[in-house]
Amino acid sequence: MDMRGAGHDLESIIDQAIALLDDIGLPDLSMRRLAGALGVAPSALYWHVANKQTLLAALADRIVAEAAPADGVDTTALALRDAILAHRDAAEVVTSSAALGLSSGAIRERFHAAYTRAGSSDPARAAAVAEQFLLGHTSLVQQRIQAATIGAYDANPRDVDTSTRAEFADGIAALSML
Amino acid sequence: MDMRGAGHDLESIIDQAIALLDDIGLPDLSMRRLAGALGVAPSALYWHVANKQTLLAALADRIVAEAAPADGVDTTALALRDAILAHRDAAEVVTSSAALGLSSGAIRERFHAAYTRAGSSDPARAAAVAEQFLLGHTSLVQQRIQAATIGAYDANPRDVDTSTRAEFADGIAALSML
DNA sequence: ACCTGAACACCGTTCAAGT
DNA sequence: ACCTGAACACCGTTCAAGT
Repeated sequence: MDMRGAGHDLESIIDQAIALLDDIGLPDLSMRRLAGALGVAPSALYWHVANKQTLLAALADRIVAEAAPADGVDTTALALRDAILAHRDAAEVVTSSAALGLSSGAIRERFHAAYTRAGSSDPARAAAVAEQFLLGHTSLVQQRIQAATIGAYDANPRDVDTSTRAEFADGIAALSML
Repeated sequence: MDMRGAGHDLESIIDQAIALLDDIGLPDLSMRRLAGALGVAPSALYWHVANKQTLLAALADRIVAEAAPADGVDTTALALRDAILAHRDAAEVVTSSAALGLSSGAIRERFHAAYTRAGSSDPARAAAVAEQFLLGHTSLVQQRIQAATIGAYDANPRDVDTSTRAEFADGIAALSML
């Protein structure tokens, strides 16, 4: 009945890492803390993963993969926004991994497909621009949420999300013409 | 003639920190390394600065303040982009500090003024959107530059900048109508 | 006013050795 | 195949004590 140290594959490590991310946030998410939550020695993680950056890239891919499928540029953008805002500090995780070649590029692919369907004349460029706006937006929203939970900023952290959603939609509408 | 440990004010610490940032990058910029470069014990820094995050926010303000003045939305955006891309890992420094209440908000103020001059109907919202795009863009550009210097990506790191400048101008042009 | 020295509670990562 | 134990080379930060 003792399962400590047994049967951990990469997927279960990612599961636990995301759960821990939501609980304690990125600054406190250490390899040692994650190993502790898995009931394993820190060094055990390095059998499954090359290093911390690679692991974070895997988290980023999983988080982005959870975004609902969508057809239009605007609905794609909102789905990706929702997926990122669903996990604590996810914007920073995704941004840090995005252009290091470590993450899969799923964000750009989704935007590329949406812009192609919309008849864009340069879907690759449009997708790059949309990705940049999405990541900048979610980064600032999530930092405002965090500031609000500490009590530094707005009254209610729960509706920083909704109050910035319209702002985001405005930006995407402007960029939809690319 | 021995000046070690003497006469450091906050400004000279920021100077040295930015020089060190350009040399070794953000991941290696530790308080201990900075103290070493200043010829001082690590603990000495804490007389001048509350903590590392506060110091990084001061770096962000200094970097943004170096942007050339500009009137239009597009010229303002390009000036801010140039200022950020002028220092290694500056996008991450600025983004991390931006909405934590630690940085001064100079980016938003500059965009706000530019959009007001341009006759925007909601300059505050437009400025927020433009800031988000600027930060997302510079983050991805700088990570691509870094990836290129490691040799992972493009052939020439020096013109990742120029090749993405047109992309940026496209996005800003679309957002200029806000 | 400004700095040192020493300590506290941590990190990521490697690697021999175990089973 | 998968994990432990111990080590290496670091972190940010605090705080008494010095000058």
